[in-house]
Amino acid sequence: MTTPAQGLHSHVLATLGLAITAGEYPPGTVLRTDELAQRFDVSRTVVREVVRVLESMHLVESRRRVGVTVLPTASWNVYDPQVIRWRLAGADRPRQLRSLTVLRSAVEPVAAGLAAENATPEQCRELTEHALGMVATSRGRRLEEYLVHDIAFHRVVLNASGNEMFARLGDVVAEVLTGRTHHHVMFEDPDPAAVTLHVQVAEAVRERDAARAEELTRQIAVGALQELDVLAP
Amino acid sequence: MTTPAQGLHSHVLATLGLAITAGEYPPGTVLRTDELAQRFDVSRTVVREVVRVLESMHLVESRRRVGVTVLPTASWNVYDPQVIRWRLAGADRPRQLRSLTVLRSAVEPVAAGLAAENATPEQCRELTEHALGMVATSRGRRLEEYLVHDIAFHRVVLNASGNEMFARLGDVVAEVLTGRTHHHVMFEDPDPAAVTLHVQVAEAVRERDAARAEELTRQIAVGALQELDVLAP
DNA sequence: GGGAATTAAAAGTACTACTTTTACGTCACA
DNA sequence: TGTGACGTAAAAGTAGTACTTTTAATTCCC
Repeated sequence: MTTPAQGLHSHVLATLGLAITAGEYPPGTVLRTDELAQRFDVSRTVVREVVRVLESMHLVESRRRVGVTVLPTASWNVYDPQVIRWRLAGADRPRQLRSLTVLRSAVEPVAAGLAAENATPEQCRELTEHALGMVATSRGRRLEEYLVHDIAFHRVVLNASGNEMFARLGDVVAEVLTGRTHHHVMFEDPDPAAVTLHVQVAEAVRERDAARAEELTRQIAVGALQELDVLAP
Repeated sequence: MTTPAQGLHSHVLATLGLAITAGEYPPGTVLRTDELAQRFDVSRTVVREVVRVLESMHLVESRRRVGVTVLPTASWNVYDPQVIRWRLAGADRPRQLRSLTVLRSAVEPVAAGLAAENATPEQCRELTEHALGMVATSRGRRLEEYLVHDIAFHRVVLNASGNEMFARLGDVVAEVLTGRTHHHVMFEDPDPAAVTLHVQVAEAVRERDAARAEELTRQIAVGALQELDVLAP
């Protein structure tokens, strides 16, 4: 139904995970493993493995004599890329997009500052390359190409920061940018001001100007937030 | 050996997860499920469930005809609280503590700013209470009590920010503070300057002064980073 | 009416048999 | 000698069954 998937496990996991994160089962809902096995037409073995994974994401809790209980949103591992993807695919994408964008606005400026201090020449080169790529594709309905450069740019910044936790947010940023592009304004061209800012960040990093890189990235973030305010409830 | 644990699954998971995050199995190491079953003296069923969870954390990858391969650090879900706990318990605690503290320094100031805008009266009260608690326990070898207030304080700030992603970092902050306290300087009293700053943050939030709350929290973060620089390689 | 004993429901565990994928080695052919 | 088709076996994946353990809920006794 949702994903063909190779392997029963993946299929059941994707379906259940999506359903839970979409709020189809309100917190407190109790599922039984045999029931699930029957519903998905797989063995209890498969269901149990899926439940264990869901449990490790704190989406559900499994207790003897009770069953598998759906947990409230507050306990979910919302940093799990899988969970993020499910939620962005589901109903509360707007809320999720906003939370993540605020997170970005906190993290990316600091990451850019560190990148200015730690970026390798190679990373500087990549940064410039992608910034120019953004310029080149910022007009004429080339949003898909633009998106690729945008994602790559931010990923390089996060990696260049030298901080592992920042680096691992690359996937999150990618999901946010992709979701944003594929959701609203696919037809319009990106904000020219933002494009310029990216070029300037690349410059600042190349010139090892941490304060400037941080400030410019902060401006990008503010812009993204404002854009979201305009286009979302 | 590590945890008695209730349930074979938890035990095997804890042992294996800890071993992998500790680097006992270099990336590329291949484990076989039957072998693991034998080693832990449990059924393959249990091992498979554990592997599935480990796989969802991107610590390992399971492929047919090959086995269970340990993945490089770069692909681990480093935001998974479980993974964080394992890593903090292991060998590279210093590195980990630094990464997490940098993350905090990026996130918490922004969270504090938002908290000043969104905190409920109840949350303001709690904030003040814990800040005063920190003051009260900041002298006379009462580090354990101090820690409780410190953790609670930061948790309230993160929750009060109203941002879900920030809120979920409460556990991470708790782990960092706990690790920090239980590692170095158990015997010394906390930095008085930091204590004062916490009181002031509570004040700023209560007075809805977002800019001040943000700035003060930034100072706390800077202090924490400096402290780490002094006490760690 | 409250607390102890009983029951049964559901997850947890084990084991066994079978299927599916796929790395690797073999062999034929160019 | 190199290259591609092919076969084989190793390991994970799946299924099903039987049994154990925990524990919520009911019953029953005082």
